[in-house]
Amino acid sequence: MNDRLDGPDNNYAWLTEDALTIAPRLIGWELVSHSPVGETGGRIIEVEAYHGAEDPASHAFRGQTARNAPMFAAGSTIYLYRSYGIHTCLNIVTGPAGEAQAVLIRALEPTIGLDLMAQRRGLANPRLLTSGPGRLGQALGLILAMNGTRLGSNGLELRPPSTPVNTAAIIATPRIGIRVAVDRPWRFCLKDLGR
DNA sequence: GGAATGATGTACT
DNA sequence: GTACATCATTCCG
Repeated sequence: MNDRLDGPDNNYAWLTEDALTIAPRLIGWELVSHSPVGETGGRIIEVEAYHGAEDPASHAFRGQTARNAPMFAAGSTIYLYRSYGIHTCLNIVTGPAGEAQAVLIRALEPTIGLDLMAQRRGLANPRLLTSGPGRLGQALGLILAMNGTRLGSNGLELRPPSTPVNTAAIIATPRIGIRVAVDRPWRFCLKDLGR
């Protein structure tokens, strides 16, 4: 694989900051997935922060295992896990190595390769292409073989917002689909999302 | 419209 | 065996 990490135009060093700082800042960035059959991607509109040992809802709460090991790597590492035996969900690890912080990418607004995403999903409805961590993983063609690799070296790329993001439109709410630590408003999404 | 349910890998009791 | 950072489908009102 490509061992070269952050080049001048491909610098992900800022991802070693805290997950709670980075999560809202990722809203509006474009996530792009390159593959032999084409390019797919979209604008990030919903994320959740998970915070290692302090966070009962985090996969890393009970320490390191074979599955969650990539979470313990340094920021910009990718942590992919299989959810409910079926779905492949994408996290961007943040913070310094060992802290096991990550940001779960929950939804995109589809922008690139809509046809290919619809084909991978087996559904054409644009609303259902990338709205949800499982859907998004399938639409982008994410596979567990990419687990533990780093942004920029694995076909995944993060592009800054093309137009400035209205930070006032980003709201924090409780995270979805968990039973513990539901009091922590660590889900960030765009206000005008409906949902 | 909403509730219930099946699919099924990994981790934990 | 049970719980899950889910989703599509099926049933019910």
